[in-house]
Amino acid sequence: MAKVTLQSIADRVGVSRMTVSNAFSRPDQLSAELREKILAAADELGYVGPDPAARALARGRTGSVGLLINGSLSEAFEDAVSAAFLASVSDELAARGMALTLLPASSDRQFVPARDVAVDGVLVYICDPTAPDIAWLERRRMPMVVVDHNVREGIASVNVDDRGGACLAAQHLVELGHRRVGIVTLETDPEVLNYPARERMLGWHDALDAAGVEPTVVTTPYAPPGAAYDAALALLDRPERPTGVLCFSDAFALATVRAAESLGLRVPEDLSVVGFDDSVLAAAGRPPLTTVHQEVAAKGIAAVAAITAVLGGGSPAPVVLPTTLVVRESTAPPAE
Amino acid sequence: MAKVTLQSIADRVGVSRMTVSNAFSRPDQLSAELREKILAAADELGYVGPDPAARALARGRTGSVGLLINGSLSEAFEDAVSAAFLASVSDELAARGMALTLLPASSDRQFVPARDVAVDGVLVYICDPTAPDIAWLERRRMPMVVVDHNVREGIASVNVDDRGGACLAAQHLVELGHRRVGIVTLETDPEVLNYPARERMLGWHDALDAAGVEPTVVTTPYAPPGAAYDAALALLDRPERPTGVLCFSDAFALATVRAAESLGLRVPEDLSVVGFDDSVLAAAGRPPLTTVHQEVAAKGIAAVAAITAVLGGGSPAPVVLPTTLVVRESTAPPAE
DNA sequence: CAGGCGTACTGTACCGGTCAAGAACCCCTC
DNA sequence: GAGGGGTTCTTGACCGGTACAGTACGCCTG
Repeated sequence: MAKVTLQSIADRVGVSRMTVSNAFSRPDQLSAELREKILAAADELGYVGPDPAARALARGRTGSVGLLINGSLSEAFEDAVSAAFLASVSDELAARGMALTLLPASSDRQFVPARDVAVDGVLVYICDPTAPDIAWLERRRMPMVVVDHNVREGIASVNVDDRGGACLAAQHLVELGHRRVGIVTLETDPEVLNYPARERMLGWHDALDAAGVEPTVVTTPYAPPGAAYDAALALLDRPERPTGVLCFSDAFALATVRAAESLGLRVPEDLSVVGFDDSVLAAAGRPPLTTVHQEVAAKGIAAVAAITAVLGGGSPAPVVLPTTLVVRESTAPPAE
Repeated sequence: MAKVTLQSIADRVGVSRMTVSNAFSRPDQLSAELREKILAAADELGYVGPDPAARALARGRTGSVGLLINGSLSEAFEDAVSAAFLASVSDELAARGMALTLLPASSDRQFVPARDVAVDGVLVYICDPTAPDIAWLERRRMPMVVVDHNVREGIASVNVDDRGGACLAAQHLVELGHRRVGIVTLETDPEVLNYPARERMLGWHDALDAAGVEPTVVTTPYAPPGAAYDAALALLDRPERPTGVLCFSDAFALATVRAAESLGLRVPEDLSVVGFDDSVLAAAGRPPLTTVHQEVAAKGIAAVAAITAVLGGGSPAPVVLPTTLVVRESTAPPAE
């Protein structure tokens, strides 16, 4: 059975190919009865609908948006916050009639998703800003929106008020009376800058500096799963240990809680711990974490709105979503 | 600046368009020096590489694989197990030079991802087998592989030994001496059949029937987050409560543990709870869960291998991955 | 030195649609 | 009854590549 195309239907019905195309794509361009007839013939021939690839070429758009993430996707999916973001993005895109294509950062030279995959626009999510993939996107003049990422002139962006939120978290510890404060965060390698990590660090310092508190900082690269635990252990397993710890994420915070427990410290009696993100982990953890809430779903929706605007030729203003402090049971005044 | 195509480069260098195409796609078809010259000219003109959409049409394949999931994507991403599966799939695809496109089940009639998005093949993941989207895929004669899904003649499949694993779990409770056993699982609506739910139910019964134990079953539709908790509460908050509970997933098991705690029951002293999946939740939970381990990453890799085989014209044999029981601290002999 | 063969490049025909402009026709209006 | 304006359908070009069957030519072989 030969492939069914617009032409075969046109021949069958005795109209032009264009009319058949219109029957599918622009119903208002032909009479209702002819359209019925065409659709019936199409159905009979087993036609499925206009071929997406051909349509993409002819129309100049594919109907799907890419999402560029660096590192293996596993990390992104296994992190509750980015998973929630992806979910929000994909739901919102679906609602607007677009699909989501995941573009892993290129590993070899052969296949570079950012260069070789057909998409209409791209969301750049917490990517190493120096990644070659971003350069490819720019060469393609690909419409893009950066999310949780350095803001650059002329590129639409969606961010969260990381700095403000971190400041609230640090202020909270200060107000509880903590003076010896530790920080467990991501490495802020100036080369491979993680934007949220930098912003949060700035925010913590905003509040701590104002209070004259000099924090002890331990960092870890994100990759190894137990890394945050080890870092926290190193921070806590010393004589002059902090009484309060600010963490990069809820996952980091829970690792810190576990590290504290392994040293026989109780949270929050002996140690206060503050997370970030207010992911599902935070409320479900033991103890429930005091953390900085961000609207991940809203971030996804905003990102889709922004890329839609860019695709429509606009240049939407940068979006910065608010953060709020959620006080639960992992913080208390220091013991002494 | 006009768009740069193969033709403009061909004109510039003074060769045919086909030769330029070969320079990019089949380097062995022309001399090295001419290729160099062409690539240099392309670079100079700001050419990015063959247009993915055009290439997809001409070659008849797009280089990306779709993944069909029902319900909003949010559920999939927020569930640790499916998130890990997605991660594994996308990593493995990337390694083979393909991208992953997410195809949400269609909500309206206008836009049906399974019909309208260009992909080479599709992984069907825990979908309602009656979903219209699957029918669309079949009409398109789309190469497909079903995962965690009813096996059908002639369609490649990747599954986990849900039944065997569930049997092990039930056997474990029986061997510990439990005779009053509860089950907290998904609704097994015969219409919208969740394949793993049905298989696991069969597996539990395999062991319980053999031991002459008649379980008390409570079910919940997946959607509402607290549903499993409520169901577990209903199961436990009665005089003749079970001493052991078999759960559909680790998430269900943790909900059951929380429900038990809210009734003042200790796990495992007063109640044994067995999960399923051995997701990150299981080991991290309090108490660490006895559960049935499945190799989610292997499942993703197997799924990609299968779809690759199907795309290559083969019809790979059904894959069934093993499950094993992992005994942790949420199970013990019954109190009496 | 004719015949055969491998290499390097070209020509033409698609792939399966959509766009934009035009033609045929009908209804109305002045 | 000529002219204006709407529908409805058709025509031809084009989207930007790739497949495949040549053609031209140098070199080896007998």
